[in-house]
Amino acid sequence: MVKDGRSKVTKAAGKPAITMDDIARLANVSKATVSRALDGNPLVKPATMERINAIVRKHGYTVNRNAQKLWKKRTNTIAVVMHIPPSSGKSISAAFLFQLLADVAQSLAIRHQDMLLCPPSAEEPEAYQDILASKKADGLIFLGQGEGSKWLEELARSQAPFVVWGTPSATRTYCSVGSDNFKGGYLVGQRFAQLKRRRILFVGNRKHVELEQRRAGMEEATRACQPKMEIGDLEIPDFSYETSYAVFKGWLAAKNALPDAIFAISDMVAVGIIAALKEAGIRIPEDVSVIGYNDTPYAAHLSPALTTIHQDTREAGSLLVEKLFQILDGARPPSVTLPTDLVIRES
Amino acid sequence: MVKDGRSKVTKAAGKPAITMDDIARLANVSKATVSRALDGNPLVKPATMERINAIVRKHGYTVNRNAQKLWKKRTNTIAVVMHIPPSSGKSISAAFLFQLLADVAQSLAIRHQDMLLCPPSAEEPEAYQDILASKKADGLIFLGQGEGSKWLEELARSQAPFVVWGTPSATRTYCSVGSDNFKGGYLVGQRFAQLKRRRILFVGNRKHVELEQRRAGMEEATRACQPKMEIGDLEIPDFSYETSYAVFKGWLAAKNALPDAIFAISDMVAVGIIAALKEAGIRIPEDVSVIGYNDTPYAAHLSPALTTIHQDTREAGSLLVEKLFQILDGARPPSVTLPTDLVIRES
DNA sequence: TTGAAAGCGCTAACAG
DNA sequence: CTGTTAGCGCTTTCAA
Repeated sequence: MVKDGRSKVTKAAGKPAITMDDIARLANVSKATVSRALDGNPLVKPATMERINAIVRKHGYTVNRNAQKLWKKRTNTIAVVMHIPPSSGKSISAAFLFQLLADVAQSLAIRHQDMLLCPPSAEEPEAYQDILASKKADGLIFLGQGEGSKWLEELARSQAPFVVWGTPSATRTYCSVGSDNFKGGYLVGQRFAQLKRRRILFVGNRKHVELEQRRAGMEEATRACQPKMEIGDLEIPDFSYETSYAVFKGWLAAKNALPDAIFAISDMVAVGIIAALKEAGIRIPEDVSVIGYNDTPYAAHLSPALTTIHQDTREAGSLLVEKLFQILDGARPPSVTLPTDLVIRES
Repeated sequence: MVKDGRSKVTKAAGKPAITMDDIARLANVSKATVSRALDGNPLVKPATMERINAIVRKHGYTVNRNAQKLWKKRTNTIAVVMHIPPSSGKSISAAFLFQLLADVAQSLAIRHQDMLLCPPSAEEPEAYQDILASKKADGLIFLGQGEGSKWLEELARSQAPFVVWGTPSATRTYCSVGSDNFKGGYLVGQRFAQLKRRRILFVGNRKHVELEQRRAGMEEATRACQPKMEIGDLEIPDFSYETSYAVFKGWLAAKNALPDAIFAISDMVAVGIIAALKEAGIRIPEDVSVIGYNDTPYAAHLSPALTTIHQDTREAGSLLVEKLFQILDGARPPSVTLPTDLVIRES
């Protein structure tokens, strides 16, 4: 049985918790003075301050943040909205997103901000407006939202302070920090041209804006370098190893024209494809080159070591946080696009 | 320049935010009635309730959680303490921990609990007591704390409601949920015995309790099955690919007795070792079998596919949350040890 | 340099 | 069924 934490919870019992009033009484001063002392307010006489601090330490007292937040109307908390895929039978690697989360966490910690990690709600702005309206957090950071765009625009119109991880575009009115998907794709196309490849297969899902951008970049590069290249598409419903492997294997069985270059939208997808390729006796990279995306920790250590596109999550995390605070300070910072790099390895 | 979010932030400006009083006025009832209505209190006349709800929806009103928490002394928030390794030059895979985090998040979401993700502080209980005392969260979940033990014991003594991911032991007074490291190691030892291996190398760090348990399990199994086996140890300072590779390579160069079985404390470590092994022309698994730990998403898709130990994070996450709520309800639930499984693949 | 007082927005007795 | 009232624990004018 699942119990709802909200049900029947009245004033929680617990020991009566020491308050600022108690400290004040013990120090023979008023609450106001204690408050000032804790704030490091220089108006407080050093001796008094010392006495108060001693008592505070002795009793392990800490201000009740809820009372503080209530009054200050500031929570010093940022909500990070991200879908953390729970265990499933499939091999999906959320390594990239987690890396981004880690780097965002790091930047928030530096600013002494608490981080509320929230799963995404339905694709409508209300849920997020509620997080702000209910004062759970001062601002929002969206990671990996597949870029619904429409509801984000609506959220932006409501003046909600937020930033999103995703490629900026001229039509977007909110601030986003993203890596250059077009360039990522371009580098891939260029590499394929260099390798004199002729028939490329793009494996992914063109409905995701970001992914379509990568494909566009690749197409552009091929057009520039090697106009004769053909580009085919293979759509996969999810980005797990299992699905990629199965779908690609099916495609291999059906189609005859084997590509000599494959651009997979994630490293795990690339690994699935490589497995199917190997199984069919096709050599990598002799017969077909494969390039992945994200530079997952394992990518370098697979065999063949995966050629892939790297994004700087460290910088991304730091910028996301920085921009959000600029917004909270009333500014309207521009979006940024971070560079992407091709990491050439064996595949 | 890093700005401290705490500095100089007085009452934040912002539009005056709609309060329950406003709703009450608009609905021509008292605040109390609005409060009851929002609570779904059946005492409220349906018509009144409907009217209130309409107004609430129209204005996108949500209760101020801080005011609510202040009064209820319950935050409906759980702090998850976990070290999220930020980007570094090294390939470390935090995949296992993230999976656990994901599954904990899932279980918390089901209970409508908010999740505060906190980096670990220094190894002392005060920081965590403060999280509770300041009413940022009702309870704590520790993930991957390397098991300092001493300060956790101290925290337990202070009656703090928390649970930890880690192997339970009779000497621990707090509640923990862990997987059976001893069994994990035992399965490895058994497997090596089955394969008629004679010289095992344990690569890891025996100072971590959990890792020592794995090693003990392995030793026990070998003693039972194959008393003549030798067990050697190789300590590595961190569990990155780079370090494992380098340290193992050095060891290989120095030592002469090549083991015929290696037990690595994580999949990434196993991968580093395998790379060094391959480089030295040693065949896997013919010359030496390698077994990893954690069953990372990529493990199945490496070549050779990694034989490893699997832990059920789904169940772990759910139990951690369940136990914590039992504790919050005043119970003293026993610790649990979850089974571990050997996933035999190619290595 | 300190204290008194007035709330921040909400909840829950207790009366009606 | 609904309103009145008294806070939850803290911050900050305003006065002293």
